Amino acid sequence: MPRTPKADDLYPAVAPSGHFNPHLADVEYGALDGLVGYAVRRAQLHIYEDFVRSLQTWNITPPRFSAMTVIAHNPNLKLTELANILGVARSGAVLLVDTLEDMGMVERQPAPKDKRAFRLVLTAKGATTLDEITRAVTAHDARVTAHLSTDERQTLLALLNKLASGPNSAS
Amino acid sequence: MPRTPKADDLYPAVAPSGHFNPHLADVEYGALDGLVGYAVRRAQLHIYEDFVRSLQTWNITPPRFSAMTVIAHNPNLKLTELANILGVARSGAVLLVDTLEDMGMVERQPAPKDKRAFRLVLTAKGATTLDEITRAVTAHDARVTAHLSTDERQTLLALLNKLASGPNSAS
DNA sequence: TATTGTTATACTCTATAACTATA
DNA sequence: TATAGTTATAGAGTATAACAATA
Repeated sequence: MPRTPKADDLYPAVAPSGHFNPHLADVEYGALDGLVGYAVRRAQLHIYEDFVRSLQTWNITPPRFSAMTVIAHNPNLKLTELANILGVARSGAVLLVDTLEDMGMVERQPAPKDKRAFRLVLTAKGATTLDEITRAVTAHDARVTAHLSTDERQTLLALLNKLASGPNSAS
Repeated sequence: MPRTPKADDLYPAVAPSGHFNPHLADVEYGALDGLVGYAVRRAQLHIYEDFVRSLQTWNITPPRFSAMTVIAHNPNLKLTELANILGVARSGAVLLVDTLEDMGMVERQPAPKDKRAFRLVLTAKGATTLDEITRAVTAHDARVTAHLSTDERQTLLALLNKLASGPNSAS
């Protein structure tokens, strides 16, 4: 059981705190302007803001959405596997699943052959909600990239994936 | 004065926690694969890991590097201005400057006409160190993008900047 | 012995809000 | 009254480490 219930309030876990302009006129950014890393960070802040605003009705943050999506498409994951996929510590996955279970989205089912482990599955409500929020997230993603052309968006996606997958270019 | 000294230890403020593979085989990522937002997040995790590792000798995190760079290129900033540029709350800027002052990188100098305010400047040590870490950061950035061609890197940078600047395409 | 899930604990980051001293 | 900096406080997020049950 989680120490404190977190799913009850409707407020998002991250404060919006007004809009952040990533590049002000009259300000010199020096070496920052040439760094892919800083550009990625700027882009992330820009997108994250809109994500939280767009999903606050459901109290869904990016990690929660990722977890639900991964659980939906890879049923019967163990908690440790989920942690590895999401790149968080096991303890972090426990808290994430606690929250999603409190929200009625995910269930821990006993694993058939291993009495230590659980199989993670979406509830019916979780599946329905995931459909809704996937549409909301897709709309949000389209909105924050609306000023890019279709080609530009595709190119950006491909380059980001190539960047993140590192030197081992097999994705 | 800061409540707890943070600049003394050599450990980075963020735990590396091993390598995170953003895209495992045998795992279905569902809608996540088509989202620019998730691709940006993946890329950011990938880059952030290497940044912290590359700069741990100096105990410099991305926010600290950004702050030092902005202060260097825009001398005599007030604390509130720095906060606006970096997109953090004033109290966050205070803590950031506290840390950099503890490290001997930044100085608060009295503002000439306003007894409430300070002018932020780099110390001599700060300027020297910034040269070093700018080289280290540039090398780090080149390394994590080394598997992209020069053209791809330029395109990615341009698209990210366009993305982050939003519909108001004037940068 | 190793692994699964859990809990305890701590630390970073960042926000809001109240406070002070100036303006 | 408003602003600059500061401080107090709180909360999310995530890490490490120890633990019980099971393999």
